[in-house]
Amino acid sequence: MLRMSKLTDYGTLVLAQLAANGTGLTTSSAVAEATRLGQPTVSKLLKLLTHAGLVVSVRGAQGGYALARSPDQITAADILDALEGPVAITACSSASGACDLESHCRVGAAWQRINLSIRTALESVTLADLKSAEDPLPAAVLARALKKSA
Amino acid sequence: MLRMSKLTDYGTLVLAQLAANGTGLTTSSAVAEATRLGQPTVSKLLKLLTHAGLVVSVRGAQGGYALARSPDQITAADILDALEGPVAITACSSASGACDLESHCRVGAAWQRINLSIRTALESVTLADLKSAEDPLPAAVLARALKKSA
DNA sequence: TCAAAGAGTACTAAACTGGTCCCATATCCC
DNA sequence: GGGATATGGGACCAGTTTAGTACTCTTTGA
Repeated sequence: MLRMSKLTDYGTLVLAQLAANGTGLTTSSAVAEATRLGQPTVSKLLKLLTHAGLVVSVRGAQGGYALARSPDQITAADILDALEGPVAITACSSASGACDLESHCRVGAAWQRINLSIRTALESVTLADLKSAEDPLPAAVLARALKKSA
Repeated sequence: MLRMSKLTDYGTLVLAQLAANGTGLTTSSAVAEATRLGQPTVSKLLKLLTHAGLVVSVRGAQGGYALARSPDQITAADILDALEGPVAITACSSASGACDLESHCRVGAAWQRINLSIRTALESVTLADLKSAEDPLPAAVLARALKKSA
């Protein structure tokens, strides 16, 4: 299905949630509440995203997470790279020699073209696009998130 | 990594092999020889491709497989569809309701856009492009394949 | 000094993938 | 008509990957 992993999908939701909270810090629990994802899962995702530099973290009490850049500077490609590694639809499109059939493989170059097209598509969509694609976070969800974090 | 399965990759090789043999019938064993893939695996792939209508089969002695259409009428999207089902990078981009977070998910529409871009890219590349992307099967490989089958 | 919150690591259960095997069916050749 | 050659269609198994959880450590603010 040429699908990305569920974690990546979740990661997008998490980032969208951080974007919705603007520049303020958000705890992982608050994100979990708002997104309906498991707290440990959200925590794991936020760690990965922090590692990738998409998110900044503040440790200690009153700590939390926030986007490292503005939403329009975070592309879908960034998210994919952070959570799944470099985009590569075939084994041989990522690194030469990774494919043990390489000497018999005559289709590599065209896949590279497709890969490039996909990457371009992914880079053309930013987190700002993602979150503006639908209505902003419903007030009810926001309120619940705030209540929890208070 | 947004990767497609290895089977799909192999399937492309198999189709390229059939294309190389023109309109004549090719047995699954011959394809396995030429592509260096396991015979059962090739057999399985050919069955799937036949089911999808990309390949036609002739049963019985002197039977075999051949492309159902000319290589320039078989797109990468066709191959993906045949071997992995409809392209859909996220669970919710394939079918509404498949995502149990749908009511909280605010990023669906943008993924659809990305999905469409990817599909367009896949449809723009045909099997003819794939196989012409590099040189035809090297003589050395062909010779080795023939030696094996002798 | 204590509590809140992130950092890091290890582990487990489930799902998927890749690969193989077996037997049924169809066709050609003798 | 019978044997050989091929595909058709399942079922099956092992390895890998993924998703999710748990636990402990470190940092920081009150």
